[in-house]
Amino acid sequence: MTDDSPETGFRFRRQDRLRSTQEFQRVYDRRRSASDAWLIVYGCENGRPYSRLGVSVSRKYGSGVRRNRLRRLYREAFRLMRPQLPTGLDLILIPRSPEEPTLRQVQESLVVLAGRVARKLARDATSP
RNA sequence: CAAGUCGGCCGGACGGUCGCUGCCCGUGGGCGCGUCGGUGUCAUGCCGGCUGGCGUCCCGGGGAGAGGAAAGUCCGGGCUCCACAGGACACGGUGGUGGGUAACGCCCACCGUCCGCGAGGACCGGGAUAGUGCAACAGAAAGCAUACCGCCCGAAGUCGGGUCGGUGAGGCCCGAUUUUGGGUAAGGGUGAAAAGGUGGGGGGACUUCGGUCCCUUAAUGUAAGAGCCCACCAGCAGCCGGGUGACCGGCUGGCUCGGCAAACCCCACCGGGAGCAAGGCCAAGUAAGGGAGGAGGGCUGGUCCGGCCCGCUGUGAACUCCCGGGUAGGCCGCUGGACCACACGGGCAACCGUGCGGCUAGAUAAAUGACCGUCCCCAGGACCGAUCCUGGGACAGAACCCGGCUUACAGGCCGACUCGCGGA
RNA sequence: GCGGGUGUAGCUCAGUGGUAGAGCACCACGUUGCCAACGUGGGUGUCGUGGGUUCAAUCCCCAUCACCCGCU
Repeated sequence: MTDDSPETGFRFRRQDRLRSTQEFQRVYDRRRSASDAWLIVYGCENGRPYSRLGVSVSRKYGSGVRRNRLRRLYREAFRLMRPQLPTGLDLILIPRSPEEPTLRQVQESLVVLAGRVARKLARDATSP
């Protein structure tokens, strides 16, 4: 099986994304999140040796082009920041404001917020 | 040169690094499966062949990858399914004429009305009798062109004045007013609109001031005053001519009330319904249940007829509703088409025909991207200028596919034409 | 993809081819030493936007914008 092999390098393929309602619902039901001015990040352990990404951008953040732009920024930030992110998590990114951030801002926010979510999850594991 | 009208086109360019999704290629690799042969074991196996089998993932290489509106979903089709789709009503849509087209509410040409000095632009059926209805306020009247006010003539009454008479009764005249009969052809401030509009209807003599006669003119009447008369324009009807047609032109004639159907409606034509979540296949998996209604039920949305399908005296079916339970994975449809470019021919044009060449996205928590550099364009600043610095580069993202319409849009390019000014 | 609805005063809503209303809120005055309550008076308006039909449009027609809802 090569599907579960941890990806090295800056790849971002289809199996690295959350793709079904059940997967999204599992992350939301875990109820662990962190946020700043740009992003809301939900997280949940996925039992795999790598992390996966889900993106949720609703219509209130603008037209189709604007929402596509946000999704692409999030995917690009996840792709480039993967070595600095915790592994074995499913992450969902939700925009916090309809303003369009720069790629650099998303990268910094993602690393900080993902680390915060990982610590919350670890605390749950040690003292349930 | 300046102002403007119409039509068409583009919608950042190049390079580098890191990525995403299909497609094609490979004696590349992993896993799973089929089949044939060989071999081995008690058994699971192992090796090789099958265009180097099939599927899937990875690796390497090649090539492709958002729009003119992909948008709004306002129309029209293709395609797919439905128990063939027939008729009547209802409902909805369209509306100058002739073409184009698969079709259209679209496009082209022409007709008419209105706007513009002009190039050009905007709009659209009929109801000069099929019917019903509406028109606030104002106004005499807004369907009876008739009534009303007013004006004129007459009659009667009342009052006042004058006069005759005897300062009487009463009569006559004048004026005001009321009622009434008749005439009416000035006028009635209004209003969006009141039986179309504009202009004209001469001169002389006599006169008892009513008129008579003469001349002239296209052209006068009443007791009085006129849309009465005449001319032209508009409109209408008839005839003639032109045009496939909408319609246009000419001649003649009578003087000839409307507005709104984007109010109901009438007329002609069109419309079966649903939509790729259509529809088909595979895999997985729960229940094969409970309750209520039920002799009829269903076939796109309405009614009726016709047609078709299921069921029909039952342990209670078809079907409808409610409760309970399960799945929401994969494949096909899925991109090659009323397609695009060029040339020639036909047509005023929309468009059509022929030839040659080309292949141009197929995603599905949904790809088509991110960053950097150089150049281009715009704005601001420094500067005489070359140049430099800063900021910005629109509207917007395919979801079965086409033809249109509408709406949004930084900046730019091309062509044709019109008006004005200047010069030769 | 298909279908439906709404937009009127600061707010919640009426309305109809003829110069647009109700309640609450608001403002001014009166009352009070002051406030509230009360009384009197008053408007609050490009009827979402732009065209068209009509003598006249919030109403009818077309386009457009924003919002809401339903089915699959």
